Formats: sequence, structure tokens, C-alpha cells
Amino acid sequence: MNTRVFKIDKLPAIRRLPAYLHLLRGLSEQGIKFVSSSYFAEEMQIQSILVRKDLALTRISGTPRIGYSVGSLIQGIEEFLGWNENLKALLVGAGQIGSFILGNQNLINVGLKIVAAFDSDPKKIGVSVHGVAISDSARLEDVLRRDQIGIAILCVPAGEAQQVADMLVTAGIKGIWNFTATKLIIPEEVITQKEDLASGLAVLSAKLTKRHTSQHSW
Amino acid sequence: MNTRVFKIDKLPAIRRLPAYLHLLRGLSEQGIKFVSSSYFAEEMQIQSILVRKDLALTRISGTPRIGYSVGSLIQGIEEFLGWNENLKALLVGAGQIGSFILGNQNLINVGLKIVAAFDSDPKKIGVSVHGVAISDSARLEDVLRRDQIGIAILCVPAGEAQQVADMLVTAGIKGIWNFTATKLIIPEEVITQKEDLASGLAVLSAKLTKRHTSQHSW
DNA sequence: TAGATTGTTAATCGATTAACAATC
DNA sequence: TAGATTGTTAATCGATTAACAATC
Repeated sequence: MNTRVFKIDKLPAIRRLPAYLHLLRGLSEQGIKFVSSSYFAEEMQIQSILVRKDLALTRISGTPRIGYSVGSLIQGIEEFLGWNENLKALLVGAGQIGSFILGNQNLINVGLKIVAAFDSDPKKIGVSVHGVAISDSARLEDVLRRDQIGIAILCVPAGEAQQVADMLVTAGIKGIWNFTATKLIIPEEVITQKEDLASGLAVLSAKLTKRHTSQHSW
Repeated sequence: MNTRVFKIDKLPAIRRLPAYLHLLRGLSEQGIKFVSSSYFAEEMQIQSILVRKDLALTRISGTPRIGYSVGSLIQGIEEFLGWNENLKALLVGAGQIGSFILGNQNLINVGLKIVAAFDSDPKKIGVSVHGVAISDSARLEDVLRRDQIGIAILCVPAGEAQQVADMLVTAGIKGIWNFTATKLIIPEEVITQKEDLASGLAVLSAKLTKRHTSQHSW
């Protein structure tokens, strides 16, 4: 009943931060130094006032008539999310899902560095996926201790998920990004984020069926 | 400015529907016929009243003291989302991302059927990924016409995304589920849903950094 | 100076929660 | 019947939008 769930403020704004970061990186590459809230608003199809509210999270302030400093915003967002250091993670379960994540452009853009990958399948150990060598899961604890990695990306088959999560917790992981279909049972001090693609598909489907029935509001 | 963006009601509730469906499928397999809102509440870590509100979307009503019929709810959710028919989609770009999606357990659970996969790389054409044969992108239009597929899953490299999307639109696609890092420019009657994993990572990161600074609210 | 853009304060809108009557 | 659970109506909470003063 009263399960103490870790709640966080301003979740919708936080979900938008990577999109700002992505746009800022693009501007930075073009050598552009300042940007106004209306630029983001246009690109992201939201109101400029919402942009200003979101950016206020970072404590970076803009200058009237000039806008925000691209560099400061990049730094501000990275700092807010704890992405200013290299954003290091390890990956467990180096199958198709792992491959996908290692190659995902959105995550590369954002600075995610996967420093180690593990699998329990002896056939995979030693193989390199996207430049990351796959190690035996047995060595997980060593690597965790040595490299101070906070996040584990869990990509094992559903049936193994809980067991691997237990191992990660024992090894002292701080956060688990869960791509399996399994709901993990985890001590409350370890943070988990479950990714379920089906909810995105549900949104698309709902929009499609609403369109049919002409219940749309533009 | 006044870009007519397709907005939809009750988005948070719609995002939760696949989770209900997942649990319902589990109950159904165990032969359980009725379920109460508090069961979902417990499993999903939300309030039971929110469950009842969400389920009301489907127009399925429960019975006091007994709960909701598992079968009716499954049907109701599927119907609401347009998933009662086989949920058919085609996939363009049969690389790692495509592989990942074809094998994703959450999507299989939900009934997604990928009936065709396309790639422009001659080396991939004819190869079978997860039981789906990869065809030449040139044949896309034929297949779309013949099989009445509404949804395309876009998994090509970022640089090709817009061009492939244009082709899909010309071929008469209704919705595009966009896994690329590219923001598509698309006629407004075609619905797009962009998937960006970085926002999930942002949430996890924000929770982790908030934990450090002890700003948590349980 | 005039005008563009930020950022504050208030208003609105929508989602969640609370209270409780209805009902099996 | 008594009690559990739904579903309605009202209250609260949080996110977005509006209005506008501040400022470069």
C-alpha cells in the first residue's frame, strides 16, 4: 500500500531536457553562440514560455534581447542531469537489445559511454560489439568497483532479469535502466527506470484511431 | 507558430494501457476471470482510483465486490487502441534497431505483428531476421497497398530518415513510429510518434542526482 | 530610445486524489 | 444483511499558458 516510491519533481520538463541538449549541440557545431527560447519552441513544437520555464531548472539565465548562451546551457543541462562527467554505464546482456543501445544515435548524442558489456553466454565472451568487448558476467563486480559506474543497462532475457538485477545490487549499482519486460524487485535505495516501448505504440495507435473517428482537436 | 499539432486527450492514461494489458494477459493465462482495481494498483505502484479512471476509458464497467472481467478488459483495451485486429506494421531499416524491435518482448506481448521488413542494402535483401524476410525498399509501395498496413516503424540511419519517410508518405502510410534521431517533416494528416531513449535516461539520471543531494520526497 | 526577449506572477487547464454514494 | 468494490462528484495538485514588468 504505502510503498515508498521515489517520486521526482518536474518530470515532463526533465524528459524534454535531452531534446534541448540535442538542439544545443547542433547549434554549437555551427558555431552559434546564443539562442532564444522561440528557437526551441519552433523546433520542439511547444510554447516558448514553456521553454523558458524548463531552462530555468538549470539555473542558467538568459539575457533579454540576446537569449541564452549555447555553451552555458549545454553545461547547465549536463550538470543538472549529472551528465557533465562522462556518462558512464555498463551493459548486461549483449544481444540484439544491447547492440541497439550501443549504436543508438540519440544516446551517443547525449554522451552516454558504455564502458563495459557483460554476457553469461560463453560464446559471446571476448566478442566485440560496437567496439565494446564483452566480458564474463562473473567479472561484473570487479569492473563496477574499479570504474565507479553508477548505471547498469539491463538487456537480458525476461527470465533472467531479476537474478541479474540481484547481482547488480549486490555489486553496489546505484541505478538500473531496465529494458526487460520484467518488473524488478529491488531495494528502494537503488533507482530503476523501466523502458517500455509499448506505451509509445499505444500513443501512436490512439492518435490513429482518434483520427479515424474524427474526434481530433488540432 | 500556429503549427497544427495533433493533440490527444488523456495521454498519461493511454501510456499506461499496455501495462494493464500485460498484466491482464498474465491473469488470463492463469485462468483468472476477474480482477480488482487494487490488483493493478499494487502491481503498477499507482492508486486504485487512478486504475478505475484509466479503465473507464475503455467503457468496460466492473461489478462491485467482484471487479472487472479479465476478458472484457483485454478486449476493451485492444479495441480502444485499435489493437483488436492483428496489430500489423512494416519495418524499414533492418539493422540492429530493427532486430531489437522484432525481438522486443514488450511489443510481442502486446500483439505487434511485423509483417514485412525492408532495407535498401542489397546484401541484406532476402535475409531473414527473427523470421521476417527482408525485401527491397523498392517493393514497399506494393506491400503497403496489398496488406493494408497502417504503421511503419522507421529504423534507418538518421541521414536517410527524411527521404524514407517521404517515400512512406507517398505510399500512403497512416502513421510512422520514428526510432531515428531525425525530426521528420511530414504532412499533418500522417501521424508520427518519435521515440527517444535519452528522455528515459534523463529521468534515471535526475533521480540519481537528486538522491545524492538528499532532495528526495518519498 | 525603441523593441525584443527574458523571467515573474497569476490564471487556466488537465491529471490525480479524496470522499462517498451506489450496488452487487 | 454486511461488506467489498465500483464509479461519480468534488477537491487538490501540478503543469502549462497568459499577462506583463524588467532589462538589455
